[in-house]
Amino acid sequence: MSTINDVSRLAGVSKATVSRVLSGSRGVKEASRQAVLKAVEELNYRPNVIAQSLLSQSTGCIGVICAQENINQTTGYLYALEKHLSQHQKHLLLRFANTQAEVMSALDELTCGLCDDVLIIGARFPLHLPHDNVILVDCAQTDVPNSIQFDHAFAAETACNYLISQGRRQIALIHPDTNGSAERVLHGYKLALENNFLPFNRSLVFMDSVSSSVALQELLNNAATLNFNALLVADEQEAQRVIAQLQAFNKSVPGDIMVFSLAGSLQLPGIPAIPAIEYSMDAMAARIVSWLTEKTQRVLGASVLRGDLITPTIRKR
Amino acid sequence: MSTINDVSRLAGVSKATVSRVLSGSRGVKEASRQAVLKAVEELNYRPNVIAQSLLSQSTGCIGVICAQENINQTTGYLYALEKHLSQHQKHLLLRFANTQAEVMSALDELTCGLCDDVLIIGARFPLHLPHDNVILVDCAQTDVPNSIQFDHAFAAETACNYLISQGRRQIALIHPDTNGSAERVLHGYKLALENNFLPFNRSLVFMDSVSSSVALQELLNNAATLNFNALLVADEQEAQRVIAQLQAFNKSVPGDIMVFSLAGSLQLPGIPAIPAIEYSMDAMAARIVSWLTEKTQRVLGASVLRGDLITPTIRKR
DNA sequence: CTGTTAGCGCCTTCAC
DNA sequence: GTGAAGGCGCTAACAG
Repeated sequence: MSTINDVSRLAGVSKATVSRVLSGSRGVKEASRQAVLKAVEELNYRPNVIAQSLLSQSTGCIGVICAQENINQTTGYLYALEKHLSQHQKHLLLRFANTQAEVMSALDELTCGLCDDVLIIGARFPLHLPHDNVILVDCAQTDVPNSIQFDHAFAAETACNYLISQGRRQIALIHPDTNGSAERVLHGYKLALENNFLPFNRSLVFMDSVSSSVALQELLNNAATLNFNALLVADEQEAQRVIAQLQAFNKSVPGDIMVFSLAGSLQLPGIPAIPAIEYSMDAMAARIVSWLTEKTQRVLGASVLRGDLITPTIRKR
Repeated sequence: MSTINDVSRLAGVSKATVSRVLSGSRGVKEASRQAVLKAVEELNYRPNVIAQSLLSQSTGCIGVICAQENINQTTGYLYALEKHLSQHQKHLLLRFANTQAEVMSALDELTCGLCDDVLIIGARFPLHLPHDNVILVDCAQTDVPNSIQFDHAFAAETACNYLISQGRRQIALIHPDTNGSAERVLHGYKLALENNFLPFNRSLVFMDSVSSSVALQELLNNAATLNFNALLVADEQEAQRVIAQLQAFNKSVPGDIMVFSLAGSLQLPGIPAIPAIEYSMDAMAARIVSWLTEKTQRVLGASVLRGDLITPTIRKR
């Protein structure tokens, strides 16, 4: 790869002039400008970004540490993030990490000058963060200067209101507390019931069961007395599992039981479309990138992102 | 962030000694070694990798440009790649690109000193590659020094042999030519039929239909005369679509028709498990990383990766 | 064993 | 307008 020295030599000017032409390029005689451009072309010269980084003390690289359990969900994050980042001349450096130790070591490796900032996505464990240029997205920890959380209470409330509007007043809820979000979900659930003057039935709620399939089993075993006709689950994966289980018991979806996913909808052939809350990855990415570019106006507490209600009739796009 | 100068000053030694302690650390008096280590600890000093990169002319960054149509497939690639790369102290810089122009511009941005090498994954269009440190994975173009292709002929042959062994002798094939791989698939298909002394029936093969759902429709319309009892499709997504379509026509899977995916198996609740060819992302990543680390022994033509036969009885793990 | 020097490629003063 | 010099943080070669 040719350097600025090669160009300056070939063009018969000094390095400074070459630099001037390629950056601000104001106050350079047209003749030497042309000479530089010609030499650049000839040598196929492109400034070394590493040398520029050393000088500017910033690389334009954003580290993204994915700590999510459900790997398939990361694709959405990554695609949206990369799209927004590259629009701002920033690069996305990807790491996967499954444990706290892995996250910390990844963080160490990325913050030695390589990355200007780091995002941690979906960590379900507490993190001790010495750095101030770390942003947490959908993580269990919320008491951090920069973090984005999904508004789980709002999602649950919206879900219940929708289900009730569809004539479903016996709403079961299965939501293992992977995230620390269960409490918020329950809050939204109760709030919606209250606002609709519906009683809260403890036996319809399963938040700490080891397996959600066992929870559904319990619901089905007591179906006669419980008489539930809607089921709130944590995400699309759960929804799919649950639908299969319901169908195995000859319960039709949504005829007998309407299944609602609190995160991500289900749009697969051969599986009934279900209502769901969907979080716009695009909105999230936009917010993050704006934090990254305008460092000043970061939030102090957690920033909250609300999801959209998607119903089988209101199809996406 | 503190620099090597801060450390040398605090430790009362020269920069060189600090550097020596932190790298080779041989031939340093124990006393000064301790002093350096103490200063490093105190200042929480870590060498700036960018400065090191400038000197060594390598960043340890590998650019990965994903040009796949099916975004969901990329997760597998990325996870396996990142795992292997980070084991070798290499970083994965991610870009998505949908068109030839986007790939080229991404390539430009990454090869200005930022990335040591670049991988392009799943590009379905021809690429003009001036760089010699670019590796193509599962791309349409094969006439490039470094590329990995999946052995589609082998996959189709294996698939047919398996289906025949299961008593399915009327094997339909739906495989739109997205990849330039259709020809190879057909070759493997024919080969297996030949070796099993079965006739080749042209009307069972659909490789250029606009929509594969139309192709299946044709097959179903002529089911009475064609009498097909197995169906080869390109990937798991297709398989899922096709299964739904078959079930809508009251064809049972695999009872009436055994569906086989030529790339990626289907392991979802509520959907019948099907036989498939699966490519080990891990094996692929390992091969790529070995190319990256031992630059000498690169292949000249395309390197070919064969997939594993996964059947519903031989479950993964 | 250790300090000094030079230079990786670039940009930014500061003189001319 | 333009060139020379200095320095970003680090390591390697060369002296001591």
